[in-house]
Amino acid sequence: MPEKVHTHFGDEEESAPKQNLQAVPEPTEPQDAGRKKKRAKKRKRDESNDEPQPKPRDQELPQTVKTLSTKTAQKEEPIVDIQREVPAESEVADAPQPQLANNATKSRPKTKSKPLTDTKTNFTSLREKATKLYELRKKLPIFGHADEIRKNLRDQDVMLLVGETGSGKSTQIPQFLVNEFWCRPTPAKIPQKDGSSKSINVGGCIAITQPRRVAAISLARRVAEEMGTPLGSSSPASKVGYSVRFDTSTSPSTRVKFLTEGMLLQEMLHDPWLTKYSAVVVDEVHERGINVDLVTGFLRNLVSGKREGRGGIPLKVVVMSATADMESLLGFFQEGFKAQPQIQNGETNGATGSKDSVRDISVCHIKGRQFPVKTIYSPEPVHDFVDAALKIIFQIHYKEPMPGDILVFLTGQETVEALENLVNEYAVGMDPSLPRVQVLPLFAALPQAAQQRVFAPAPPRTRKVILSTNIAETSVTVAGVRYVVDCGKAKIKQFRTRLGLDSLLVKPISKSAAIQRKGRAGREAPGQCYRLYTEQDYLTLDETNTPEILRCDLSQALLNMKARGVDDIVRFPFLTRPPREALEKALLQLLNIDALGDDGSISDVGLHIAKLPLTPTLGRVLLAASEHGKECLTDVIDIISCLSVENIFLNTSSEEKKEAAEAARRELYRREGDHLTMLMTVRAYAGENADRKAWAERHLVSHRAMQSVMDVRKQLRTQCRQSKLLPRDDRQDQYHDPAPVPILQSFLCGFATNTARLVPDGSYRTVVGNQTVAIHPSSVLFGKKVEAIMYNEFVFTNRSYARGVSAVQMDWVGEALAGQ
DNA sequence: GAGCACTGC
Repeated sequence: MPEKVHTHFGDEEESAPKQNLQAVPEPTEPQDAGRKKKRAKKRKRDESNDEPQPKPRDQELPQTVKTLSTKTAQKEEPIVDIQREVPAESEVADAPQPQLANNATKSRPKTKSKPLTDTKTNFTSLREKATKLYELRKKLPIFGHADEIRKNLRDQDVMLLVGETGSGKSTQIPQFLVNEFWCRPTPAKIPQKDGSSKSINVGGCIAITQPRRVAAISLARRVAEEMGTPLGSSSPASKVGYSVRFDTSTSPSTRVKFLTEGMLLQEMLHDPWLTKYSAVVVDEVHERGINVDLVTGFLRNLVSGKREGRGGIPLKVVVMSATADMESLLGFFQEGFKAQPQIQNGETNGATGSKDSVRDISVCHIKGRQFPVKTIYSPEPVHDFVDAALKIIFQIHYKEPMPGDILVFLTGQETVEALENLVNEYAVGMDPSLPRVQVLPLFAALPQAAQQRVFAPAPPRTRKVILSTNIAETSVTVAGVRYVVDCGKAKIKQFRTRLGLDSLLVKPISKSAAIQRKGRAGREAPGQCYRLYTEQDYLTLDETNTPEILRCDLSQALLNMKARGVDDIVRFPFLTRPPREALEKALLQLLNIDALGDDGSISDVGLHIAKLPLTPTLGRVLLAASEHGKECLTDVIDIISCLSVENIFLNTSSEEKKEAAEAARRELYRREGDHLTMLMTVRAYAGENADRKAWAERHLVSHRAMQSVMDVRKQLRTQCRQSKLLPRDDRQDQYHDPAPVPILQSFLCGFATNTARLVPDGSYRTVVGNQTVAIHPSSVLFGKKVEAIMYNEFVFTNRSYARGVSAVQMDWVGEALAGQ
């Protein structure tokens, strides 16, 4: 065996499995060399970031190994696997859950969740099921805290809750609270603008927000079962429902409602005081998506103000997180209370308790249920984490007993596929007396069927090796994993305000992400986590992930705030305040598209755009298209639907397939560029009535993405009909020839600053800023030279790329820029 | 010559 496989990360007390490792065959030289060169070239990009790279290590590492004391992983939670099933926190090994498996449905509206029983809801069997589940609920770590939690919220309006993995918080908290006296609908008089007052019922329902759709739906399903009630719209008596985009399932009697953060924000646009709710539970705050920052900001204003829009009736707020970083949240809400004058007696209609304690905030820690996971660091910095992972994978496989699958965290599709090939090559010559390995790639762009393979049990005497991107960190849980290999890096998207450019770069992960990854090894049994970096490196990692609000374009968030009546953005209570420059840039962008008036207040155009489920620029394009008539608008809706969805065009590694698909796709290509090509694709897909899936496969188009496109298209058309931009009569599409000029000019209304012109040296330079930009290879205009281009996205990966590109005329660009 | 992960009346 060549020296390079000697790397050993094992425990001191265990002898190095050298002999075994030496049995691992090295692939033949030429192949290996060629492949390595290619890979090295490819990976160079990943590593050529602003981050300092660890020095190349020597060929052989010392066999000393540092082993961190076995700490349990602290983080994480809802954890729903791709099969869209049960949240892991409620899973109990011996739980009988026959129905859950059968009821696994996708979150698409077409496959709406079936009633839990036959057409006639069988309440007796629901109750019996719930009674059984109650025995399991009693064993959850949070169950003993029920009284404490109830008492906290009787006395106080805000509670912060740290719940480790498997504590049961997401499913149990709503059930603890739903029968509290303050959770009943309460009559209240709401003062109106004209001085009169209106009597309504305030409260009665609990909202629980989730960052992801699948989590919202599967938690709702689980809680409905535990409460012995039908789910959502399946029965008017249903007490538990959910609401996510394209799929809302509630009933008139819904008391517990799981929804995505985005959905709650949308509800707040129509009902800023959340009058339907007695409590809002914000779950998974540690993930810190931008929506959760907006939600907490709005909620802080709501709980610390005078609640005039709720007739003085308090709103209870529970903020739940898996990390212990509760101090900043505590400070955040306390600051809100401090800034407000003390509430006088009598103004708090429902709440009892002393005046002073009403404003206190309780903090509650719940232990999780996790097995210990041993951390094993690399003794020296790792230069090539793909090679290092390869060695560790086989070291584990040779040394550790079955069962116990291996989950490897990598940065992206490229590294996943590179390692997949390597492991397969090495596995070919493995000692036949050893268990086999089954390599399973996992990344978001992988077709659904291939993703599902990860969840299938391995064949007998086979160890699964799952090579995954970040998708397995939060969104997907794979059962059976006892070994985690963590490369310590992830691709992170960062919006650079000054350049108006999104960068997708490989960066070191945070400590909390490292803990999260490690925790994946301890869900079913004690596990091990091999970190492909030194303990020293670990200690220098940031504590937490950079909140999205510091990494993204803020225009949509600001428009939402303006639409909610937040006039002074600077005084908005941000959990993390974005830099002034980023706020100004977003305001400027909103001004440019006429969403704001010169005084910074929201315009009619802005109000309209804010209600669309689109970025402000795409919303502006839609409005612009409506001025060119109905045909232009429907065409632009088709294109916008594609742009607001993941990439609809697939790629394949197989050359023959590629050529066949290229040929099939050719009929869709339009020389005007990607926008018109998308239009032709949507038309062809929508016009395919026989077998859309087969059509998609033939054209190497993502069926999954196209289903989302059709969902968005339907939603946008409905909204346009409601706002009278489209006529009500819903005639079947009479396809006209598309008119590229008005379509592209509509796009320029939103994207005038996303334009570049051809310069004499044959490259493109941005019209604003004069930066070099290349047409992305995925574009139909790749390699083409046109007078000027307009693009949907400006992304930096290994260089600056324009994506979603169409040819435009310079004088159109001039007009569009002048119009701003 | 290239595709981290989420999400929206």
